[in-house]
Amino acid sequence: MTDTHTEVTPDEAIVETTPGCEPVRPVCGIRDILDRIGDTWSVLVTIQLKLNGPRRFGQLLRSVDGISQRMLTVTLRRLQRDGLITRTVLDTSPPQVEYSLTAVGNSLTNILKELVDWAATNRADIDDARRRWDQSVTEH
Amino acid sequence: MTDTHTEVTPDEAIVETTPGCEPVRPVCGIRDILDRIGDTWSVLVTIQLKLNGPRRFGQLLRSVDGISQRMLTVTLRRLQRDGLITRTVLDTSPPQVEYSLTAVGNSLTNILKELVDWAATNRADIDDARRRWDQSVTEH
DNA sequence: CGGTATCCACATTGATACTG
DNA sequence: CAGTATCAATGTGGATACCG
Repeated sequence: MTDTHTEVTPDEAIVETTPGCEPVRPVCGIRDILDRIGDTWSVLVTIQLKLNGPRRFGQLLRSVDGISQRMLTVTLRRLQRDGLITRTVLDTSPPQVEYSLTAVGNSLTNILKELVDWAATNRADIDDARRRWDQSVTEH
Repeated sequence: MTDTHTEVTPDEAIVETTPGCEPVRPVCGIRDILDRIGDTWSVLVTIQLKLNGPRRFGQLLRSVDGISQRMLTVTLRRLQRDGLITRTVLDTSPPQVEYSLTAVGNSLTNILKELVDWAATNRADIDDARRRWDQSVTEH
């Protein structure tokens, strides 16, 4: 046994035991949650809601720089589907729609905050590393 | 001022002030770091390296379930480019290649661990929410 | 105001085959 | 063993136009 390594599916390695998680199934399900973090706009929209509290569609459209109307809709639907935000139609005229974080959604924002802070802290190092890499590649 | 909201670019909202960050530039640069978290394999490969220490190409290929040879190569190059991992050619025959986390890479894994734990903790809730959503949609 | 619908360009990924 | 090259499929996001 010279070559010891955890020969398991990723998720079993990550969380000690995952009940009902078939080892056969590739990636085993954590990815589809990580995907929500990974897509272009979810994190930015979520953090807007954390920082500013409940927000209307148009407000989000203005405050999330660069997002299109379509992608805001798509992003909000995905977050809503996952139960991370709620959608409330206000009884105004014309009707307005307000989005808020759920408890689950809010619990995620704490980690996202760390992640964003990490990115801010290390962005100089990372940019340097990328420059060095790209340099050594173009020379090659 | 009845409609108060932070009318700023996302990154300015996230980290109080981002020196040298043009508000004009969409998303302003944190996204390209978040992208590394968001792609399909980076997190899983990184966590393998955290859990098992330095690892060879073939070992990673076996322990990251479902990854192809090509995508492992691509993922490792990206992580290397960002300075999150190092690549060491061992003086063996045939030559072997070992990948390890850098200090920066390791600092990221702590947050990733939280994220993965969060996903594991909330996966039931999220799956339920998704089922309810999909149900109410198909009924529509 | 808060969306949908359609179309399209581009990036990401996977399968397969080949290599030093 | 540790890759690279090529190609095809799929997904993601943006532009635009229209709607209740």
